[in-house]
Amino acid sequence: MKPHNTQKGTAREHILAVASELFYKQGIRSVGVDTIVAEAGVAKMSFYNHFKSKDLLVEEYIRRRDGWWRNWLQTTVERLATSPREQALAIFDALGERFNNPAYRGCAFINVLTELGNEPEHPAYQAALEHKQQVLAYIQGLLEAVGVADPPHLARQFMLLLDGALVTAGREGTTEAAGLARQIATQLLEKE
Amino acid sequence: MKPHNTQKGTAREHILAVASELFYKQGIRSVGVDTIVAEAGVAKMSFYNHFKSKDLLVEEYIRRRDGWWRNWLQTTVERLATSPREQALAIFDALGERFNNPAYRGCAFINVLTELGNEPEHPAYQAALEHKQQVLAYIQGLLEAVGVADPPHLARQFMLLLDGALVTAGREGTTEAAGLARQIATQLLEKE
DNA sequence: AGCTATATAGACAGGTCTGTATATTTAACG
DNA sequence: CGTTAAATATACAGACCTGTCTATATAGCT
Repeated sequence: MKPHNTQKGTAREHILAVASELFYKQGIRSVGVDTIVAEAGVAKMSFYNHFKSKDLLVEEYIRRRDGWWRNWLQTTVERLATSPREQALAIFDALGERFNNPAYRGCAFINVLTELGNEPEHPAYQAALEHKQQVLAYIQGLLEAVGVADPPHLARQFMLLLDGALVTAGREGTTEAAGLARQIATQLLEKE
Repeated sequence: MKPHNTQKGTAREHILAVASELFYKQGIRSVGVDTIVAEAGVAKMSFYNHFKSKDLLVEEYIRRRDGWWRNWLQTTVERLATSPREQALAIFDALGERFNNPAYRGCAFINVLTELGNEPEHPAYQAALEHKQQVLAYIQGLLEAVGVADPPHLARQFMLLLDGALVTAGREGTTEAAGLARQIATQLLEKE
């Protein structure tokens, strides 16, 4: 939409940013290349000059969002809490902040896994799976710092709470799911 | 595929059954009318003679599955347990049986809500929302029979566990998520 | 047997999608 | 100023989609 800079790589970033917003808001199958180029204010050939195909653009959308999301989570957790135990619970406080955004439309990674459920060979499908693995690893690290008895097991339980909260919040459009999950997680930690 | 009976309504049921299987397996957007009629072994005009549009077929797919799913859940819960407390936990044992099916491809209702995320006015979208409300009401009824302090609140927590387990199992293709959720639910009930 | 309702195959209209081709204009730079 | 590289608008190919139309065939029923 904005006249993009002519600096090297700026147009590409602009297209990626516009596409990412559309993909998250409307779903990757509902957004066509024509819509992306129109919204980005570039010619179609410019798009295909920067991206080999729409599938690879979607993959990059997911990989970028993975990096952004996990960085956001870690940063927010460290901002909200200091002790390991409080940090583990702060995961759900972070979610609460996220759900507060009226533009929240569910978990982009779960959404892509669902939309691409019939083509798991799609590069974005694999990228989304890897994202969930990375988040699990991060949570497990937090729980190891807490010193719980079985970090891998509890991490999987936390991950289930996280996915449940993401889906619930996407459906209800409210922030309540974060509080529900946080209460449950608190009880799991108290049990230790 | 099978030559359908000529009894009144049988062809319609056959088409609906074939379409439902395809919709669940591949997603509603990936399955076109041509594929449905080819797989069902009927002519395209026969399809449109029985269904006004694909959108309404999808709605019926969801409403039928809602009825089937909740009946399955209630039946299975009553088969697995008798006391209210055990029945509430048996929800997750039932899930375990479901996840055992290699054809499990995630929660059909969550999948449709995601696939239709950009057109919430779609009749199937509303039907899927109503399904989740009905399941919540059923769980709340079970917890009221248990006699917990705050049935609506605990029911929402159980629902979050259920959705989390459905999503996790769909992603991992294993049955473990049911056990994880069940353990958490057990702790929530012990707390009472 | 003959009438009627329905099922059939297949073409087709009008729209969408991804990706490519072409021909023109713009911008950078020596 | 003049050359070169990149962005532009536009058209198009080929595939797919939903829904309609037509003309033929089949089945049940009296």
